[in-house]
Amino acid sequence: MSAPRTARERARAELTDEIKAAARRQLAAAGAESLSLRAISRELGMVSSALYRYFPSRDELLTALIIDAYDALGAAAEEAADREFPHPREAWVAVCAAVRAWARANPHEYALIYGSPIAGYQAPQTTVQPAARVPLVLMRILAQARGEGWLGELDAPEPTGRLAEQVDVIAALAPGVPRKVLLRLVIAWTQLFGMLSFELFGQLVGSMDPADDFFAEASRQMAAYVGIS
Amino acid sequence: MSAPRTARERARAELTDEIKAAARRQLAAAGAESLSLRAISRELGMVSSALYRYFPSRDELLTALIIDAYDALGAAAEEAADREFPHPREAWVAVCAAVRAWARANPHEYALIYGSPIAGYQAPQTTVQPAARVPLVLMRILAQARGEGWLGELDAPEPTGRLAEQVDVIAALAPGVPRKVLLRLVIAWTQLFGMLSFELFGQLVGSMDPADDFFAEASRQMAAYVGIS
DNA sequence: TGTACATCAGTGAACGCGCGTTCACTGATGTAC
DNA sequence: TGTACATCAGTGAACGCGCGTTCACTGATGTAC
Repeated sequence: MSAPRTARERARAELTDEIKAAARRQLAAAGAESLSLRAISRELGMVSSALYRYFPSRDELLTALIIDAYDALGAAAEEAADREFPHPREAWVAVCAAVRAWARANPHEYALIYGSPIAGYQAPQTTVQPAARVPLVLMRILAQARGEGWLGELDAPEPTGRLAEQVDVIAALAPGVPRKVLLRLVIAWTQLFGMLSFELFGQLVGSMDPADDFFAEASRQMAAYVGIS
Repeated sequence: MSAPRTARERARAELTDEIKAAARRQLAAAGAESLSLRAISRELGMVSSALYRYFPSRDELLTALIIDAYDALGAAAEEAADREFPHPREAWVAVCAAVRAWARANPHEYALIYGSPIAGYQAPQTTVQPAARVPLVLMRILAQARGEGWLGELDAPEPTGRLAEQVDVIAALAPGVPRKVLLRLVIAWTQLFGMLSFELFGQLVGSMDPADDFFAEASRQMAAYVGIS
């Protein structure tokens, strides 16, 4: 996206953002499933057909919201990782905390990307790269930990067969990190979002809610689990 | 629910089931958000207002579906746990596999209970007990493992402060199981459903999909993680 | 066993509301000469 | 710098469709005597 040159281009960029902002507000009120172009246009004081100048369909608007959400979450995680830490364990915990903070601040966008699939909507390829930002940050921490000698030996079996092949696909992105560490990284990644989904979707009510202490301790244990010592 | 005595009661019970079955089919086609009483009535060849003899509102129907889903999943987990195993590790892995099998066979019911909250719907207290069945099965395995001497020492910090209090609430249900084991059990519980949500909601596409080997290895590691040795 | 009455299931019309998308159009902004 | 033309944003009406819930009603099933 190049910088807008004309007044028309500037106005277009601004209105595009306003539409997305209104859509995000809608999301909070009614959920992704019932995101309504008409409601958005009403909120912006336009006629509903005008939105078609900006998004060719409801699905395209959804895609834009999904990509924005992944990007915002990814940026939050990267920013946390880019700070200075005395030990990679702290970097790991900080990234987990940043992911959680974003999720709690934007629960409906979280649900949009990590919740139930939207009926009748198929995410296009363009969402794949933004979706990979958080796992890439986690991999970077591991690769750095290894470089600085903080990666201990794991008491875990070496992946074999198809599992080894699947791990190898990832291994290309974190050179030098052992396969069994990478497998545990994937496990920890699902763990992280499993906790968040449970917290945000209400499954922890009655046990670990509020989840601050639980989440903090779990992410510390996760760092140890992936071999950061 | 007592056994139906009159023909009217029998017909009522049957139609109630048929309505729920049609609703489940609807769920698969359109998602919980847009579950439509009119579509259900159309499928059953009734007039839409007739459904109100069976469920006083759409939300009550949703609640019935949610409870049925938790119960079906809970029953699957309990059945797996009730088989004979030479070692509690196998019981643990079998329960995880049973939970996954149910989820994969009923992805839309899974999304109904573990996916995004439904906009405008508040789950009533009656869903709490059915929702607890799976975690209770996991706790029972741990308690049995401890009784049979299969629970090893964990290299993990003792929970303190509010976290300890939260763990203690659970501890009442698994007498004798150490607090740090129970904390890890909760972590493993979120892990289990984190993996399933990622698999079913498409987050593993491009890495661990198909997830059979990944899931099997992860649940084996989980058993060790909670101290079954 | 038969009758009178109460209960309940299902009908059909209506209320008041929502939606995504298309299309011919007006009027403003931008561009090339 | 001024003019002619092309591009684009936004309008308003329309199409064809959906929804949950209420209400007065008919006719069948169940119950008490």
